[in-house]
Amino acid sequence: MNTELSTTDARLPAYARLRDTLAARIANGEWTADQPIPSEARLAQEYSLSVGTVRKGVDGLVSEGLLERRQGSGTYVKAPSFDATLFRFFQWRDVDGVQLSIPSSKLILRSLNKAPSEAVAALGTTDVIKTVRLRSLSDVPVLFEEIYVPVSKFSGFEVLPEADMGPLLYPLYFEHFGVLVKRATDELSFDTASEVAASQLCLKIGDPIAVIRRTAFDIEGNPVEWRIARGSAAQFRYRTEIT
Amino acid sequence: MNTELSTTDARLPAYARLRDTLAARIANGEWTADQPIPSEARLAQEYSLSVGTVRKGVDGLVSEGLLERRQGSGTYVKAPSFDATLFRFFQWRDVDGVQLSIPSSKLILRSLNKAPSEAVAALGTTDVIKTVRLRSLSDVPVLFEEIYVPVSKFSGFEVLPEADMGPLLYPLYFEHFGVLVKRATDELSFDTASEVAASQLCLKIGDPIAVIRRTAFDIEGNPVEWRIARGSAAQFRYRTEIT
DNA sequence: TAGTGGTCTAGACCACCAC
DNA sequence: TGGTGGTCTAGACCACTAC
Repeated sequence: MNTELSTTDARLPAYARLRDTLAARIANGEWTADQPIPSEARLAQEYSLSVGTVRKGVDGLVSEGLLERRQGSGTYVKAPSFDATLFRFFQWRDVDGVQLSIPSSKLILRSLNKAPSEAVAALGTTDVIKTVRLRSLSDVPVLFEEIYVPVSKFSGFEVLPEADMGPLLYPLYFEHFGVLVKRATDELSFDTASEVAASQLCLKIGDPIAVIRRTAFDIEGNPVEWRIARGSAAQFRYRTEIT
Repeated sequence: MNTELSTTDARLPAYARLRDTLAARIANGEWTADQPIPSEARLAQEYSLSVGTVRKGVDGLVSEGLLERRQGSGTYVKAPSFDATLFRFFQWRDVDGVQLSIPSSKLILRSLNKAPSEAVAALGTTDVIKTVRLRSLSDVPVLFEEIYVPVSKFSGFEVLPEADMGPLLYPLYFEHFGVLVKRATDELSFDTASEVAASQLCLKIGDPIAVIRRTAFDIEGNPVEWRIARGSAAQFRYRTEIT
């Protein structure tokens, strides 16, 4: 058994090194979702720390959402909450604000590609894999997406069987490439439909459309995805929480 | 000196009662912004707690953004970050994404009023004060706002001298009514300009406009403001962070 | 009942800041 | 140099969970 506080910068306090060590063990799949990690007392013994220090380290991962405490039972690896706001891209609502289901997805294109300038600016590389999809609710196309991910982090994504791709990409990023999307920036604006967008979305050229540009970041703050999505402005609702 | 852990539910753990007690003392203005609160050792003595428990209580207020630690110096009451995302309503950017300044504000109407149905749904009362303003950048009108606040929390707001009202309302809510806006929900959609909106924003009737509906909540989670704002969709940019 | 996390104590030493 | 927050220890007792 490895009882060392590892690789991370030795100048960091013990609780931070424990936190990073545990994060690595989680990332390595040592404990899978809904499995308890060793008890705090056990970890304290393993790493020769006091329970208080272990608690502080675990606290960090709990507040990051990687772990979940259950009193009297244990501390569990949390299944990434891909159903949270972040992972919905945005929530389609009907005009009364009722939450609708996650749109289904139809893959239109996926290939190695040169990134457009905006994607280069966001990702810092021109070597990307481009994905184009059309998302629909009840067979009505609502959202036309172009998605760019860097080849360096997503090698092989372009040949991943289509069957493995559900409507949500972020769980897939995590399961296949170990990339955990932690944060994103959305920018909304307004435009009129180009010929391509109009034909995909069953609109007329020049119809008003909403445009969402998103840059997604992993847990270390590196950009891992840039996407631009377009939908008819008419039924568009974007909801966000500010704190 | 009051050395009691106060009013709050005695079943709560000590650190939570200390946290609430300190929050109350801050709200009472006992320590103003950029003033240090007593040291952790002093608080431990005052309330007959150990330093560790005091730290945990203070931690809560730090993570809520009410306090700020400065190592070697003390723990300070943080001036509410009214320049943060929340307090900008939304950020106007030019087409290159450059951050522009806070729009100036022209008051059009302010009066006791019956709330429209959407505001009632958000605020839970029909007794409100309605404010209508037009916000401009470089004398160009960009945003037409209707704002509703409950009379119960904002008694006298309708007669507050106009000179006291800057472009940002949330600092004013805090200074005059003790209401600290902590969280908000924005919902964006697109529409076309009505006659009123068009005339205020120098648009033509039917021009595309962006609509933002916001509900703001105080620190206890009570809704304290509902507003609806409209601006030309053409230059519209809304940026948000998702975590 | 045994084991877990939740709370709390009473210290210790360190890094940093202001005087 | 004295006081502050930052880290860490080695315990204690409690509430809760699972068996």
